[in-house]
Amino acid sequence: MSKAAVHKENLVRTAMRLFRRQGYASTGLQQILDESGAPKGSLYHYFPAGKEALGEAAVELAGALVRQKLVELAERHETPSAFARGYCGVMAGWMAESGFRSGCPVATTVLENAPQSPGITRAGRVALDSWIEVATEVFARDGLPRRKARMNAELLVGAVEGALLLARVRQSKQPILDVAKSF
Amino acid sequence: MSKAAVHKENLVRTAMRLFRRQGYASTGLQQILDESGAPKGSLYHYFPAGKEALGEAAVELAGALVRQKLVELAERHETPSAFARGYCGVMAGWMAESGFRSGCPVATTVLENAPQSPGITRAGRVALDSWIEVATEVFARDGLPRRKARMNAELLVGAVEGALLLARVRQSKQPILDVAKSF
DNA sequence: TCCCGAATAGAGTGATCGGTCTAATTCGAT
DNA sequence: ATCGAATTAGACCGATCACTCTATTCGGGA
Repeated sequence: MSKAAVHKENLVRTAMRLFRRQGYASTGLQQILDESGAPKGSLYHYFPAGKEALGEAAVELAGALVRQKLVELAERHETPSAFARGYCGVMAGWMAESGFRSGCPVATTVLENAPQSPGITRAGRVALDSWIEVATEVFARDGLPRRKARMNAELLVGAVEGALLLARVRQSKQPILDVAKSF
Repeated sequence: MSKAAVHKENLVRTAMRLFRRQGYASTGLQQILDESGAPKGSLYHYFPAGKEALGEAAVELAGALVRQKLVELAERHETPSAFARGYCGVMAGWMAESGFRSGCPVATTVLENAPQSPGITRAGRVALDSWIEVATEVFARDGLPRRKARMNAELLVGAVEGALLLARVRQSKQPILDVAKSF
């Protein structure tokens, strides 16, 4: 990989981390540049559309990372309830690790920009749908009809997103862990 | 009510509406002043702590409004599932009315500021807890033990919050309405 | 080695940010 | 009518915002 691509990747990773912790609008490009170590000239070279394109890439990356984790969990755990425990455990762990500062890598950026920014809206939809798709498979292979499996998957993913909000204000991972008990 | 108090109330209401639609950080004080019709001198008279205090007041107001609506629904609907249908119906209605632009009046502001801002974090916790409290009563009077009632209430509120995110990216109220089918 | 496009440096753009300050005005109680 | 406090007007602050632009440097294929 060329040195250039390293800078591009660092930009996206740093943006994702900062957007997650402090929101999209209140994260300045300068801070992203400083913390990523990427030169300023590169930002608009790789992302001519500017901050919005960076936000889109950050949401895409976050979506892919979470999806990858869910795929692993789906392989490791047979039953939906074990899968849900794994999912909630991972999210609760991330939340606690960050000192309850970093929530869902997708939610904040999406809530601040959907639907005004078509790119970020699309990236958020793709990300969430990809998570739901993985969860749907887990419910479906347990014997649930497709429709019901999908409903459960959406409820699970949605409930986890809501629990992340609750965990944030309560400074506790209990709300996230509790979600798993209903699946 | 004095003319002054009218300006203060307008400031909070306008802030709530704008924070909900476009986020906390990307809403400028100037825009809030313009749209509320309140004079700039008043803002720092009523909110010496500035934007953060305004955000706290906006979250408090939003929390109280939703809580009031939930109390009405709890009185009107006997069973938890009817209550859940009412809850989801109201939220889906608000979402659709706004053209899928305005989400939860609490979530966005909280995600952008918790836990950095103690005031907003506290206001968000109080708001969410008050909603959960109302829902818990509904489950409890249906015969569920207190602990189980509270778990269901947290799951319901959390799932609705997550569904609001899903609805936003999909431009559809279906995810919100679907939540009710599981309660 | 040469060369050309990709990548980088970094100053500079105007606009807007949240917040401060002082003086003028308005209001309610007496 | 008067007085003191509450409120308002609005200029002003430095900082930071996203973004642009040009000149320079760098790297890899011929």
